[in-house]
Amino acid sequence: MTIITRFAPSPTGYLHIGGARTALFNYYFAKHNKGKFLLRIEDTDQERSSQEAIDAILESMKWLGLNWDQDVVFQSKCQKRHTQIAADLYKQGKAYYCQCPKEQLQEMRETAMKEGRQPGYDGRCRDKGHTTGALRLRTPDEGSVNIEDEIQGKVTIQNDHIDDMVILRSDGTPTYMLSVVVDDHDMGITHIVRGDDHLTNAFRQYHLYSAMGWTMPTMAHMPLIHGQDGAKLSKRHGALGAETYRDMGFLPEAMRNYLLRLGWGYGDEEIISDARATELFTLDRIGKSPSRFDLKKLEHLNAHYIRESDNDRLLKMITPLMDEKLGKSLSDTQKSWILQGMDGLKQRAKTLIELADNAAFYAYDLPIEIRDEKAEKFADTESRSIIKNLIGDLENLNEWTHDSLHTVAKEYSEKQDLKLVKIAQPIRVALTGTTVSPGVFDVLEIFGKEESLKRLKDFAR
RNA sequence: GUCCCCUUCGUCUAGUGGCCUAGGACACCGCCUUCUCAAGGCGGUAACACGGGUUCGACUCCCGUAGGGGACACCA
Repeated sequence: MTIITRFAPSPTGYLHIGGARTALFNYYFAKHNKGKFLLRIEDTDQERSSQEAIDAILESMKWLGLNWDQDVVFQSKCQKRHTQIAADLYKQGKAYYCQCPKEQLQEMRETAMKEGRQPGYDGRCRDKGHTTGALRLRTPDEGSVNIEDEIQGKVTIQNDHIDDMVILRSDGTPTYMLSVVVDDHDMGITHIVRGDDHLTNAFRQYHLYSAMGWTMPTMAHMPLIHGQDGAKLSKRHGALGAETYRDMGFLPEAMRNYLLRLGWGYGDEEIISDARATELFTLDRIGKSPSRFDLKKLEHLNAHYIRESDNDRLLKMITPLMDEKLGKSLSDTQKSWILQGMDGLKQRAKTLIELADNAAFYAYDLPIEIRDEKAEKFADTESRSIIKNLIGDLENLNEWTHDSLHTVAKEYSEKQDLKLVKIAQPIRVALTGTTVSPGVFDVLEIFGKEESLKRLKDFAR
């Protein structure tokens, strides 16, 4: 049997981090089983759905590399089928119309709660024979439902805790409960992997499956991601959109690795490639307790993937960031400096933003602005005179390489009985305007004799 | 309130009755390396919520307690 999973977001906003993880788990699970991963947009609520949200979700999915199989299914386009199913259920007497007004339903819930009962509809319209109103599914009052959940294990709920749910609103439109079940069935979904906030829905949906005579897909309800306060992460509760992380300078592969490890583990493995994840991902390794989002760990992973990343790719990614930051376009020379310096830059950045910031000095114009107080300390008269004295030696240098430059500085320091720092730091400040950068001799070599002396002379004057 | 679920270092987790004096990773601290900052190497602080069972033996199984979370719409 081909395993088919789906991710089914409702387009009421961006793709938040919890949704992204759900999609990722579905994706890896499908890939692991050489199955299919489908995408369905649950846009039945026309009021709350928007094209912008759909676009944002699709874009985030693509950015994360969560490539779905086949065409996107739009739930709104399946409405006819949903109402047809509802009509069949009504004809078979498995559903009935209810005309209770909203206030009355509200009252029912409140009194039930007050009396310590499970709140819900009491089924009073079951045999009234209405032919209009909201269509409700007749569910059994006795017995219980068992679900063998791949993550939660065996979960049982008594049927008297499940009320007759509405499957068709009084305006004739299908509800989510109906639509998911029909669509999942029609799409041939074999495994539903979703947040455990849907766990109780599974039981209600079970009754729909059985009313239709369909077999329910295998269920897997994964624990949610919590915020720092321990409460469910949601759009209005600290969950950021995937594109926010992109804008913060995170790499999609870092994102995937981090999200994968949030709630899933395989021994001591931390750095897990896509191929490895596909090879290893099984549902039984998903933990049962909720986890919290930890930005520090994401940053650590991101730094790792930046270091592993190809220099050309990194340059391409930071170029627009730098153009914006500097208010000008990078010249070809500057790009080539940055590219040559990338090995030194990329091991010092946790995000692409940092990488762009750290690379900026390659594109500075003269005079180099002293950026901070620490740098000021190495821009005093003593430092400037050291540089002035050094310039002579450098001008006579034929071979402009890291090693030869290092030698010149070292010999000078020994001659003057100075620590190398006393020379290296002023050079760094002259070149970059700060006290933090990749190795100065590397930077000197990359700039070449001409640019280096230009910056040093300007500093020493 | 009712039902369901959860509980190992601050965080993510390994652990499926003896391998656990509880392992790894992030964060934190120290040392080494060193032209700065990183990276890297070495080391350190730090956890089985609690109480009962079961068992020769429990982080692992059972039952309670406490704490946390989720769900209870003509939203999805």
